[in-house]
Amino acid sequence: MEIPKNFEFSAAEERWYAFWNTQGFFRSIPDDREPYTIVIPPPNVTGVLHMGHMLNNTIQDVLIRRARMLGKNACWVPGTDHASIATEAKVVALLKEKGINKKDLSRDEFLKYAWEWKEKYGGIILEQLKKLGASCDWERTRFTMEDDLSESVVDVFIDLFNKGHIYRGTRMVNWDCSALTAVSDEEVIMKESVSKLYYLRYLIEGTKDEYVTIATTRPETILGDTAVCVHPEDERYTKLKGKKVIVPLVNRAVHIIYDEYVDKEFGTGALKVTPAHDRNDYELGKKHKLDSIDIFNPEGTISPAGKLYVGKDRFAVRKEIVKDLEEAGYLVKVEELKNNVGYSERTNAVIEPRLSMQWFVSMKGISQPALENVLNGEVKLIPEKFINTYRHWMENVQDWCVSRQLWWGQRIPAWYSPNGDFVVAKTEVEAIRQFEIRNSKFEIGSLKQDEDVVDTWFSSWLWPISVFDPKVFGGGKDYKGNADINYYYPTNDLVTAPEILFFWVARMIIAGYEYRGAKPFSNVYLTGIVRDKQGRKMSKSLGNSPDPLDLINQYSADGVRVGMLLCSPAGNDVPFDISMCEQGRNFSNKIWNAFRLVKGFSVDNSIAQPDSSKIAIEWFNAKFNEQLAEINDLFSKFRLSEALMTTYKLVWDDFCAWYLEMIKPEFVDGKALPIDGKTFLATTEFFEKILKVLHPFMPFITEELYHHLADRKEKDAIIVAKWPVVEKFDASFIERFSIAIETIAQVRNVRNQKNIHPREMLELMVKTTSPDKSFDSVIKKLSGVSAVNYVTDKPAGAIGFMVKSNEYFVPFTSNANPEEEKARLKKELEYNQGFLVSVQKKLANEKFVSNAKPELIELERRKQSDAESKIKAIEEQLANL
RNA sequence: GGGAGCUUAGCUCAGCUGGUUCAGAGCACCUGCCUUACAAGCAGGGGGUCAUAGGUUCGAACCCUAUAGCUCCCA
Repeated sequence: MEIPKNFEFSAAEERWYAFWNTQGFFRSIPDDREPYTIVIPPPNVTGVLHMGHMLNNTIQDVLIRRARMLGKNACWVPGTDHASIATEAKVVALLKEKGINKKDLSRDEFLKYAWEWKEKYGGIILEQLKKLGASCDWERTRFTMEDDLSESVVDVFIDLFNKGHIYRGTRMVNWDCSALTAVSDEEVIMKESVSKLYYLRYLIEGTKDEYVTIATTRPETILGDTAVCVHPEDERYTKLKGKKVIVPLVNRAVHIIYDEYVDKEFGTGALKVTPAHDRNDYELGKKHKLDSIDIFNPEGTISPAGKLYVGKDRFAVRKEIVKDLEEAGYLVKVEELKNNVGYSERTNAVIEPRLSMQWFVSMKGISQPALENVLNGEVKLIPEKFINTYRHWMENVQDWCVSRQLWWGQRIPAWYSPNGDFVVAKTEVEAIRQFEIRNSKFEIGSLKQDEDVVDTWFSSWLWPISVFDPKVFGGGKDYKGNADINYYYPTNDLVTAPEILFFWVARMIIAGYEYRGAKPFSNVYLTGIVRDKQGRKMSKSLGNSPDPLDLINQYSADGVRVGMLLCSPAGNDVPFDISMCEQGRNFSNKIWNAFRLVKGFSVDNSIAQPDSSKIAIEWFNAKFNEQLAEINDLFSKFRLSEALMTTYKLVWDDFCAWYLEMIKPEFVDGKALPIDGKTFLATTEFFEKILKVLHPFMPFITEELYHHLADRKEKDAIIVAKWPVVEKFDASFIERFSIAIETIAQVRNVRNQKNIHPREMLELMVKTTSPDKSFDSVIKKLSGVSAVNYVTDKPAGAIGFMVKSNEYFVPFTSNANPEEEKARLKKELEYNQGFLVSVQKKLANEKFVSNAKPELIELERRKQSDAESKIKAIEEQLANL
């Protein structure tokens, strides 16, 4: 059978993925093995695969595949979340195209459309993950709005309310004027922008031309001003005590108040106070008992309370009011100012601080174990640098606004009586019962349920529990949980982006301790952000992201996986470059061709094993075990890119470039000689081991070659093969062999320098006090040397080099240049002399000899004697020239 | 404004408790090879005042201080 020159990956990827799936290799059910569990960070149900997902899920798949091979019961739970704001926005937009306005629909009608949309488009991303090779247990796929998951969310809301951790109140919240909902602090993205700072003068009441000048970036909010505030120690304003100023245009007289909050240096030191539309002003308003005038409608237009510009958009009004203020003579000057403006994470609308009645989770009361157990290492963050950030957030944790003015999501289980009293209950019947306890009687249908839904994160913070057993939350004290939760929880590793450390990770840890009394996972591996070459985050709106599926088509899933991982140490951003996928594909090709070589061997069991092959086998066996130990260690530290690089070098350099070259039978008369049976067997065994170590990184090609390498029984697949065990090996063999490697490199170097063709045989002479002939056969084979001769005197007219304290000579036939040779030797001599001096200095230093460790001094002594003999040898060579 | 972190080869990064396993890897680059596994390859090679300036030490990429630049988090 002719094996193609390149690996035809597309067909193979499809074939093997289907094979794994139908064989049930992804499936996990509890048994007596040790579990290894990952829950996927559920991607947004509206989402399509982007580079961030690729990185994230590649890492998860590497971890889960290796765990599976280590004999653990590996379970990777996939799923999606319902993404309230994003999905609702998408559905609203789609309806709009059809000419349907959300306002004209009932809640139920809208939800029907939303579910239709979800059934049609939701889950595309999970199909895309399969192309990457993700070995999720698809039978466990969950969605955060499934009935029982939704029920668990409601149970948790009720439970936290009953424990006093949830309250309803009027607060200044982040209002998204586009989605018409409150959003949490974490959903606001602060962006530095260049704004304008307007200086406006307010007439002092009772005067004709005395003014106080204030500075503001939001002139439109003067419509809601209810005070002007200055610092009590600001001499410029002390004389104004008790006075009032007139707010321009609206002509409202407001008090001048004094508070140390004001920064004397900023602007004019006088601050206008708009308690309804600024967080700090709100606090000032509370403290000084100021009126609060809400001048905005939910859409961000001016409300009737603003009196002027009613119905116009806030940004249009800003332009207009500046013009009007200027014409009326109130505008003093305009400066540019760099400040931070908050934008909605989902809609990118400028966030409007707005007073409104919302539901909050009081975080202080439930977050303590989550902080402690990260600080004490029970839950590890990788890399550790995130612990600081985490601690800072946890110690200053703000209450979590969990209500959203949307329909797509779990509806808040609060029931209101006609007079506005409320109870929190799962059903109206239950609510009526609760009202009864309070001596209020209501009929079915007379109570109104809260219109709002809870924040999506309020459902996804339960994810590591609810995917296994959603009944945990409402099951009561005696409910111990089902078999799944008791087996899989706590999960092992979570792989996610640092951006959602607070949104999600911290809250999952909180929920884990609150509802299971145990951590949700042991390790949190935080990946970086995938950026383009210019360092910009890859995003759809910038159009700077390659389509991941195109990449897979072009470079193979294995190639893309390798490309992504090679440059992504934990927590570091990934500056993505297509050339990395190319490197991955090339690696894949290398492995493929190594296989072609081995497959092409003709085996003859009757011939003797050459000495060079015997050495090669012993060496590679040692090398493999040494590197496998290293790879295991790197995995344990989550240093995946280094584990991959170590594997890469083991395969490419050690196996292909050295081992295969050593055992490759020679060609005679244009025909390859057969290989002996012993060497062939060892080689296929090595190959199989190598494929296993590669498998987590490159699942497809390794499965393909595993089956090419031998006839396999139905259930014998590399995906479930055993991860190789580190066997005892002779480390000193590797050390001794490195002399052979260096000798070969030096001979090749001579060849290169002297332009000697690879096929022209050379002679090698060695002058040494401690001859070791064990590697001569290898040296001969790999450097094109006909004979290695041991000599006592250096031959005339030869090029020399040194490896350790051995001297080597290659007699040259032509092209020799004694001057060049002399110069080279002189350079080497100088280097060694300098080196010797530094060592001698060290040893002459009394403080070094008395302070340094004995083995270190011993090492220095050895270096000294090595250098001395080297110098002697070079000097002799020079004299001979 | 407060806090955390980073700065090592052209690029991306390793470099542990200070001591030749200290200046490393991969890619890129240069030179020579179409050597019957692989040109998506083979062989060899050149690249760094370890951000800057001080200090501690017998000895500093590593510890300390200051400065500059970058990144992130919080307000």
